[in-house]
Amino acid sequence: MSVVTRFAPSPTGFLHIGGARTALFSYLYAKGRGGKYLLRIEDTDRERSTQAAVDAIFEGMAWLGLKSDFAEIYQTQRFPRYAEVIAQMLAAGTAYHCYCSKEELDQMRAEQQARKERPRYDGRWRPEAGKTLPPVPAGVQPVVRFRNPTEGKVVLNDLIKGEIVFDNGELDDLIIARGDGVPTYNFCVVVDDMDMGITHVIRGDDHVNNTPRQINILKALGATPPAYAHVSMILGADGAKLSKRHGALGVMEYRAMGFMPEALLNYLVRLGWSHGDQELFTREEMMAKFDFDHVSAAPARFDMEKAYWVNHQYLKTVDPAVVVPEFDWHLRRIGVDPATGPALTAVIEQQRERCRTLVEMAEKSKFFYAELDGYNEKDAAKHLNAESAALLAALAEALAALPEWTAPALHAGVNGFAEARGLGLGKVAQPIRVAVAGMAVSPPIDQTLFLLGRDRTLARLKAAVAHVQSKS
RNA sequence: GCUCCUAUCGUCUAGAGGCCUAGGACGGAGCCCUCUCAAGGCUUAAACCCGGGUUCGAAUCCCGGUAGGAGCGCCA
Repeated sequence: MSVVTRFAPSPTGFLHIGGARTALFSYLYAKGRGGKYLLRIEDTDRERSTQAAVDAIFEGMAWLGLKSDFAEIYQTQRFPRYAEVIAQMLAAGTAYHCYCSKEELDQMRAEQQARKERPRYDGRWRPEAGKTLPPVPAGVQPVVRFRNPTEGKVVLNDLIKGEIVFDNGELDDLIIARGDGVPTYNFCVVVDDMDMGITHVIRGDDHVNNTPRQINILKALGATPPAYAHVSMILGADGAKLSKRHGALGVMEYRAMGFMPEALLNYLVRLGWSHGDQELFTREEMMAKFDFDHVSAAPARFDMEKAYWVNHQYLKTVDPAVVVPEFDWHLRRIGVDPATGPALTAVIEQQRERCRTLVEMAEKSKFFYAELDGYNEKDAAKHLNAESAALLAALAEALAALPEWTAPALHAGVNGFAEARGLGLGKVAQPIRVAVAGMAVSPPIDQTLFLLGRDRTLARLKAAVAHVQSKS
């Protein structure tokens, strides 16, 4: 049987990193087995669902490259189907109407909690042989409840957590349709997973306790339950739960921080999953090797340092052309027009060794494209003085005389210049850096000057000399 | 309160009873290399939650603690 998995977020907030990992696991598991993966928007809560959140989900998924094999599915478009199934269950006696008001239910819960009991529906409207139901109150729109078995156990063979046994006696009759007829989550999920032929339900482990109920509904519907894999959640660096007000970030914020999508995926897949000692995976390797045997059941903390490291490794080894679109995006973001300087691939090649993120790369490469907006104060104080200004003035002349503007020619030129004066290369290179880049950090000096170009280099050397003179 | 889950270096993890003097990676420390920053190379510190069993032998199996977490909605 071919594998079909799904990622089913509710559009009530942004797509956070835990959701992205769940989506990734679902995607990899299906794709690695020649199966299908689909995206389903669980928007039955009309109050809290927003279009902005839906957009954020699509945007995040697109950026990460986790493409659904089907058109997007919205639960709100499937109401007729849900109504049909509810009617069937009512007719079959596996569901029934309950006329309790919300107030009544609240009171029931409060009393149970006061008695230190687990809050649960007491079954007062549940039809039983020989039982007399209360009189139907006037003007109350009943909810529909699932008639959960009271005997026996539900055994869940979770792919990650192993066997989990639930006693049916612990479960109560959950509401599957509200008073206004709108079906509820646990019910919609079951119908959808059944209709869409989902073979593996991969989701956050906050759903473990819902699973026995869902299995019972599935069985009542005569369907075979899928396999389940409950993924533990991702914690913040301090071990606390990630939430909006505590460090949780939307997927697109990781883009803004300078991550490459593939690198983020690589970090995420290793968070909780392992394949021996391997740390770095291409997308194809992830697909081929991902499996639930090696997914940890314990929650994992998000370690930004390691995420940066993975990003750096990726930046260093991937074809620079792959980085270009993201790098372009980051440059424009800080007001740099990439058309005004050297080819991005060439810059990426020179910078990637020293940049963990694309934010860093953009910042450190800005000077290739935009005019200098002053010198770094510390660096200028250290490297730009009367002595080095004289050096720079002489060097400008020497470089202007070079027959060609290539990295090897510049290398020879600068080295020869230093040697002729009995100076170490550092004595010369550092002032040049500050003069042309505005700071004492840049790629090797020959590469820096080559990429900067002849005109800009000479102009900046002269400007630095003028700068020193103006200060004295 | 009840139900369920989890527990190896600071962090992510390897580990399926002897291969464990517990391995790798990030991060840390030190050294080397070096035109800056990096990168790279080498070295190093650092962990099996506690207590009982089972066994010739336990990080690995069982039980009990402890500590974290999730769930108990006409939310998803």
